[in-house]
Amino acid sequence: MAAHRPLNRREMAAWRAFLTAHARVMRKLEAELVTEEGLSLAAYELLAALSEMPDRRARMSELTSLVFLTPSGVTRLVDKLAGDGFVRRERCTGDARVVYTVLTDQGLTRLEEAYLTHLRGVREHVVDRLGREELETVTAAMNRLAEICDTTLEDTA
Amino acid sequence: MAAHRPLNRREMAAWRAFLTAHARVMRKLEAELVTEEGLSLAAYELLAALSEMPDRRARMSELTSLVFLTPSGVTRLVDKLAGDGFVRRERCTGDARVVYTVLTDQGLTRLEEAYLTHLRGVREHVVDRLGREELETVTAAMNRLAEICDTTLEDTA
DNA sequence: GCTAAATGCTTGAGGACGCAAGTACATTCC
DNA sequence: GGAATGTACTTGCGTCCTCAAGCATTTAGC
Repeated sequence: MAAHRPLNRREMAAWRAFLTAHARVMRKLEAELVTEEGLSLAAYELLAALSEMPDRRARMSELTSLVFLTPSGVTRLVDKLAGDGFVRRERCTGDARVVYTVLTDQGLTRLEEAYLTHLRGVREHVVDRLGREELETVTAAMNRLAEICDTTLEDTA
Repeated sequence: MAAHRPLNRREMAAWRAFLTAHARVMRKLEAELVTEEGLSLAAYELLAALSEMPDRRARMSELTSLVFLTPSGVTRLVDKLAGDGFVRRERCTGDARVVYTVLTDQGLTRLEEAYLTHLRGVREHVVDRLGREELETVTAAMNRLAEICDTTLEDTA
């Protein structure tokens, strides 16, 4: 299945559409969230991830897989959010290497304020633009891309 | 159509899948291109865009819409690529404000070398993972997202 | 034709992020 | 039980990118 065959028109269109859609949607959502709520998308995602964890807490390594950052990125983002009082670090009693990040009440409030803005953005720019069938197909396709890149990463890394 | 209704499971799955797929695919492609060819994805995209323009040249403002960067990002990327000799600036005789960026022979060679790596990556991690039907549906969906965010941008900006 | 506004690009300043190296702790294996 | 290895996070450094402001040039309005 000649892996070197150039992309045909259809394939090229799909690839470009994927890139363009992501770039535009993310820029828009980020801009809205920053101007209306003073929160970056990454910060929002991190707070949201914490809010759904038991005890509103998670280890750094857990956050790494939920937010789309490397470990060092998570460390710095948590630094920043801790400085804002939205999050607090706690050492793990069992294993002194691990650090828990806990969502503070202030952080939860902040998240709740930002939630509506973000929800509206995601609905308006993404979810509500897709029909039921499309939603299913896109989800299946995207999940396949994510899975495969995941396993391939292990090979290379 | 209550814009404030929380995302249901299906909608949330689609949104997360989109984010995850993009993050993983891009990281993988970028890593492959950088380690195997010493070229960032942005640099590749810019060279590729130029190679398809008449006379292998384009104005900065044209590049801005093709690559996914702001004007200042394009200026800096072109600076870098010009330093590497892959690209050359030329002033426009008609309008002294505009600057053309021209792909040099060296740049074309570099692009041709990187092409196979990039093509293989896009096939392996994206295009060849999707069936014909999926490809069509995804393209349609992504184009709709891109269009809409485009028009909405004008409203806000 | 001269000022005012618009256009096209660049620059300065600052922030975000990744990689690779570093630190601290835990576990494994003689 | 002590060295070697592994794990969890952090830090130093460099890169890239954006926003806002700045130039230079062109176009519009009068």
